[in-house]
Amino acid sequence: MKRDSRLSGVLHVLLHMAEQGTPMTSEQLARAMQTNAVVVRRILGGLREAGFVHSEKGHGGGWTIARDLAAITMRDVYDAIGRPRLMAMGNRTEAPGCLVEQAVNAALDDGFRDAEALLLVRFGEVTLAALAADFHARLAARNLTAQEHIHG
Amino acid sequence: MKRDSRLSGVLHVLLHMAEQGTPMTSEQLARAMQTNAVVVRRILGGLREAGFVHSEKGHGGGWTIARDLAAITMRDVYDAIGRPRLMAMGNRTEAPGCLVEQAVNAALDDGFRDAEALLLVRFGEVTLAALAADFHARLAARNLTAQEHIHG
DNA sequence: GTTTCATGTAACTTTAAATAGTACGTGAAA
DNA sequence: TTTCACGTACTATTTAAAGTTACATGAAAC
Repeated sequence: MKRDSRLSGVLHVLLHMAEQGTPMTSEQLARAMQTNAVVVRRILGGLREAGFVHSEKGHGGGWTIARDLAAITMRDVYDAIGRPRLMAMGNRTEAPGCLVEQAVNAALDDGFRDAEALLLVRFGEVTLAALAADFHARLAARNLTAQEHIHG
Repeated sequence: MKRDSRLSGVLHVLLHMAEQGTPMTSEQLARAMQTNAVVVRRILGGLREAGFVHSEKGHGGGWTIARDLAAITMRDVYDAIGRPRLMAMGNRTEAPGCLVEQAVNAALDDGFRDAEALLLVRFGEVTLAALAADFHARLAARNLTAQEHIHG
């Protein structure tokens, strides 16, 4: 399967949206994410339902952040896009009759469960405000302003 | 992409191999794994190079365990099959010019790194002997012997 | 020695899951 | 009433694992 980059992509466009202030269209966000506008709408749909972003149709419409960046964590965003699978590996058979396979699956699942739990805790510790702050630190390190940072 | 079940599959056949004692052919192992003999050979090839299993051609040939089960961990097996990707998610762009995306990637990568490290530690704590013991405990719980446990 | 069995491997096809794209409907502003 | 922008159903493409075919190699049986 393809690698899932929805979380990476949506966090990226959320921060751009926050920097912008004014509504951004799916087309603009798609350019930043180097993808299609429909993909953007699809992913942001979940965030809208969760109340993190707002969308307007028609002239001057587009997407805006609907909540303080400090009140949104990466975990919230992960949940909002539908909690996609985290682990690339799985069991060959989910409910095996073979007792050998049951023993193997149990051991693997233990590890996967712990790793997923840790990952979600980590995600819950990072707010979008923290990401924005990191972005501004990176700008400062290069003696740039947000205006000068054209998307590439 | 399809979900990666190589680790699950190879652990399964390794334990069957150990239970058997005598060499098992790729065909036999493939039946247990419900897959193709070539797939089995492909995966076991890595284990052979790592010295965990031995293979013989010709009459009476097949695969045997080449080391004490207590001396092989799930981590060893994971390494031997080529350390496949553990996380299902990745960054949209690996080396982005966009500083926003750099900030996002850095945060995500932190989490992924920690989760992968934990998973590998867990894998390193489980030996094949422990898995075999768990299998026998499951047999005992059902009042069966290994002989009676026909593969299903 | 030649037949049979089994691994070793390259090349190709199929499949599952994410991503990309097309088409068209809806509602708001110009 | 035209244009813009989201909403969404449907289809196509892409990626990596899994499956398959074909054939070479080497060992044991006869």
